[in-house]
Amino acid sequence: MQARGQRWTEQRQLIADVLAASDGHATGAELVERVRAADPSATPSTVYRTLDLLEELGFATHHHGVDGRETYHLEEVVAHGHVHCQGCGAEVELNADLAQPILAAIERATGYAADLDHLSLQGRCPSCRAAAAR
Amino acid sequence: MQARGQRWTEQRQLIADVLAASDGHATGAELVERVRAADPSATPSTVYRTLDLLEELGFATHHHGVDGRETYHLEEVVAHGHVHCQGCGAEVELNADLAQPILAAIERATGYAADLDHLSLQGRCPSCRAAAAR
DNA sequence: GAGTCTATCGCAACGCGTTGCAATAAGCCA
DNA sequence: TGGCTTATTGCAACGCGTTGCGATAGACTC
Repeated sequence: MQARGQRWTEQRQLIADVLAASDGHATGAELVERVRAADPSATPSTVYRTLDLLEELGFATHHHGVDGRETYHLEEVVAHGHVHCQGCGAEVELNADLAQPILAAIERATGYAADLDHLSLQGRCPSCRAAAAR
Repeated sequence: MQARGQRWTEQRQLIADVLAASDGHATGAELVERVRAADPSATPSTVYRTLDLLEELGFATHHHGVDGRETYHLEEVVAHGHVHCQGCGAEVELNADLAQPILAAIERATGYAADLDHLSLQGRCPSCRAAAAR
């Protein structure tokens, strides 16, 4: 598997385990903290480099949240986007079915095949819209 | 205008001027650099705080680019989104006309009224898609 | 103009993420 | 097992952006 020059080390195993254990989403800082809890000798640079590697190998993905911070998750998790409410901070996930018409609209408008994993929208949720209308 | 507690200072004028002069987009760091070129006594914290204020007052907006860095622009610029190609790095803008069907699809799928200014998509442009298909 | 209130500024420190470089250790071959 | 190559690690420093705090200075009242 890593017979393409890469080496599999204990630290990488640990980082992959931590990522697997934090099902759903985790920010880079959270992952660093958890990895360091399990192995205090690990450093942030190692964690981030390993996350990049995992992403390169297709085992993980990351996207940027509303505040620009990074969020990582395992690739096994179904690809999905996020919609964040600027009013109340609520965040809903967008699965492939829901997102499909959106992606289709993007392709019609731009010709681009948008990446669902990097789809991170902001707007106002229905209840905040109703509150604003009043 | 700022008779609501706020004060209008030379520095703020300068920062607004710099933002106006950098028509289109500018990252936070770029703006800081330009402001400091005009007034070396200005500090990053002041620049960022002023940008926040300008945004609060509705004169500017910012969104997070592909790499999580911030990009600011004047509100006068027509609201628009961005689509970034993960293959070649090309970036196209999405004006209100093009984006309208996308926003409509988002609303149908989620009930959210998405904010065009914060619409930052990633995907593959037509030519990269064609290259990948080969 | 003097005095008071408080918004703004500069400074210093922090947090997250990235990068360069030297030291370490994994994998490979004999 | 011993020796070699080089991927990986730890460390230190940096860049961008944010925050807290004391000092400054704008605006308002008298």
